[in-house]
Amino acid sequence: MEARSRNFGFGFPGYDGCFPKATRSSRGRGDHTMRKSLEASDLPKEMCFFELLATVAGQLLQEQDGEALASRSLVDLKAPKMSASSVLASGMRSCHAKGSETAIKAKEEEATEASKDLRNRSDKCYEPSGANFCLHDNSDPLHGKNVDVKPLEEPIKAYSSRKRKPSGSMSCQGSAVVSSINWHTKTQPIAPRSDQCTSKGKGDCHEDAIPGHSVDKKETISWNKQEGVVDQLCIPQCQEIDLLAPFQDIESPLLVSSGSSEETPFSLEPKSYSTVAFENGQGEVREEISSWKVGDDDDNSSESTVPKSLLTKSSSMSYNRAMKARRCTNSTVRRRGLGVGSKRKCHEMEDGERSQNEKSRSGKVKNKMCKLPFPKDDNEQSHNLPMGILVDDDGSPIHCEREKSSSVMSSPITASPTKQDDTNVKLSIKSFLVPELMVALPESATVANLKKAVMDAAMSLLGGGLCVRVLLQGKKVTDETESLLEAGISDGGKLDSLGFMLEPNPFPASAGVDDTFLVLSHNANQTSSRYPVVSKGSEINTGSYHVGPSEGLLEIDANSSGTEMQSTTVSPSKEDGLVHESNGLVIPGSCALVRHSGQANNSPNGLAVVPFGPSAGSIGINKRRIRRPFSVSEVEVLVQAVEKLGTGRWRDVKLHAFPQAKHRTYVDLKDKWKTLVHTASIAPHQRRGEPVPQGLLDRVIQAHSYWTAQQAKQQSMETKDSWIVSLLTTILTTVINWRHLPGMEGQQKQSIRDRATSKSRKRWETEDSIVSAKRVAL
DNA sequence: GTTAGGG
DNA sequence: CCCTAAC
Repeated sequence: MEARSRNFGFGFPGYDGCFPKATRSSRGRGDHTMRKSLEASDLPKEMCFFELLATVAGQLLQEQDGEALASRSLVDLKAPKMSASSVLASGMRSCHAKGSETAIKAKEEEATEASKDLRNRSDKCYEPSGANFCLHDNSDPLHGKNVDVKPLEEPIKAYSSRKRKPSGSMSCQGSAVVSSINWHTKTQPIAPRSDQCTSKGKGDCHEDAIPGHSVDKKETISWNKQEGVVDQLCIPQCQEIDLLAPFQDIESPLLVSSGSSEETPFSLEPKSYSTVAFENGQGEVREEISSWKVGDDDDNSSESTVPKSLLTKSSSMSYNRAMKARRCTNSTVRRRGLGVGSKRKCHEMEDGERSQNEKSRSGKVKNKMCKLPFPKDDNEQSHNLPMGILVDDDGSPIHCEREKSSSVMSSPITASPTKQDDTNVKLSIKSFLVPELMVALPESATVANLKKAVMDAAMSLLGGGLCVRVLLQGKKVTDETESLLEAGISDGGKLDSLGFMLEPNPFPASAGVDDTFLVLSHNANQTSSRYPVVSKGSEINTGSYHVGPSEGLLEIDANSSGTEMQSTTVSPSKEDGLVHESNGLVIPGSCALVRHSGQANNSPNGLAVVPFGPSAGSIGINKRRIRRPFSVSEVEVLVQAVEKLGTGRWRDVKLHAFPQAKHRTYVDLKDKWKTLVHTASIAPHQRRGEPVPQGLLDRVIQAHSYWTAQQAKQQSMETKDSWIVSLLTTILTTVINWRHLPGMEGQQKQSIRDRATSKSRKRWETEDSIVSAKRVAL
């Protein structure tokens, strides 16, 4: 509560003369005190005197409540103070103040039209609150068709596509269709996805027994009509996800055959693993797709080894370095595949955040998010893997030029503005890393053994099912109903801070896969017969296994926890010739212990796909959110909401004004209001950032003053309430004590009673005068 | 989970 | 925008 301001002003636009309900503090403590007082009044009934007091007290309290209720009843949030179009127009004026008059006019007309049309739109936010302001998403509400401020005199009926929780934002302005890449195992289909991943398009990816641990099995992964490329078992050096729409009904399987029939545990012939081909529905190899595989010349051939495909170059290098170091020092060596690179990258991102923003703003392409009304039907039999789709407004797919750079650790995700449209978010994923793996094997083991061990570890991981986690600025994006734009995954956002993390599927056999995860492969039943992954904190595998009959132990630490960002790194410590593992596994000290780590020490579980995060090369460290300055239109909406709801009800403000803007939390709104108040109080030349129209700032001042006054008033009332309660309690307590005072003369009792009464009355009167004085002051 | 406030 | 205390 900002009690500092005593500059009380009234009569700002939108102010309806009352505040809707008590502040949190009053709702909480006040009521609590009240309850206490009422409880305290639970006294012997034979005390007529007390009953009288209690009755009076009750009446007093009721009177108070009645006042409050009457006051609250005056609040009519549903009565629009400003029509949507007027809000829009006003916002536009401020937003496009520098634009031409005609442009403004056109926008206004468009907005008016749009507001008229609001109820007929199925992709608009359903706002049940009745507030007459609403910012649906983070798109500028004043931009064209994205009419975000709308009248809500009555709830806009949600259409079928909106039959989901209001938080889901599926607004799609264009006819864009998001296709998805569908994966499932033939033997064990992936549970139908229940989120936006499903689409009407049927694209099935058949995976004939992804070689979880069994290298003998042939793996056939297919997906349909994907434009993206998953290089080599989804661990590409350079992978670009492009999203195509609309769905076609052809199957364009990506074939990844693992044709190895090797039986020898430690002899891995990589060639036998990766046979990747893209086919269309007719079985023809799609040249187009292979042509996408630029930048991974070294790895995209069918001769690429699986380990190589599973480990990025850097991780492989670190792996090798680790081995090397191990030989030299005979100690555990940890390598972080992404350490330096990601660190540098992160710094670049931090430093370049603004420039990036500016770049994209000035940039040629302004993206507009298209989100598809994916059926949430769990019965949808296509197990879709949404990879996102880039489409034009007309739904035609966008083809982007593949970057020719083959730099492994270059910016893993790049925005590739290729078309003059406002629709698409184009991502290029350049590398994945496998999760942190730990392999322990005897020094006598051969390199082939090591390769095999790593292979099995990776396969075990894959066998358990992998999920894709989307990270933004190091933070997991958990709400999959968020649009890319809302999530900040747009050209306007920080695409270079976007990351993908593979992590073991926490629900490998579950039918209802967590919406948060995208299952890349799913053959949970395919447990390793020999070398399951030791996966800490994971439900996938928890055992440790011997490698071979007499080869010592192979331990693979997938370092995987389905959800925790916290590292579950098992740091094997050698003591007395033994390596104690946290699971209780004891590894003979003679084992060479190689820790393969694609991450920094406190890396999240699973594997980082993209190096990002500012420090330590860890994606888990950079938890700071992207700075997304409020636009003038957002400020407008915020101001209006606060005018209506007041300060101190930020959750309501959020729900009413920014229901769909996931990136605007009520804390953000509160902070923004704070800065707005501050901004309004300083000289214009001291202000920074996008200038807020003075008119808005004036409203901020007015609203702030008013609500501050209201809160002070409310507090006074509460204080008075508390004094009433205190008075009654004192009186009643005194009475009780008085009645039970043994051997006291009636005159003495009367004296005590008189004193108590007069004392209480004095306190009451004193407090009353204070309240009155405050009221006058207000 | 919300709110308020400092940083 | 983050963090924390208080509720």
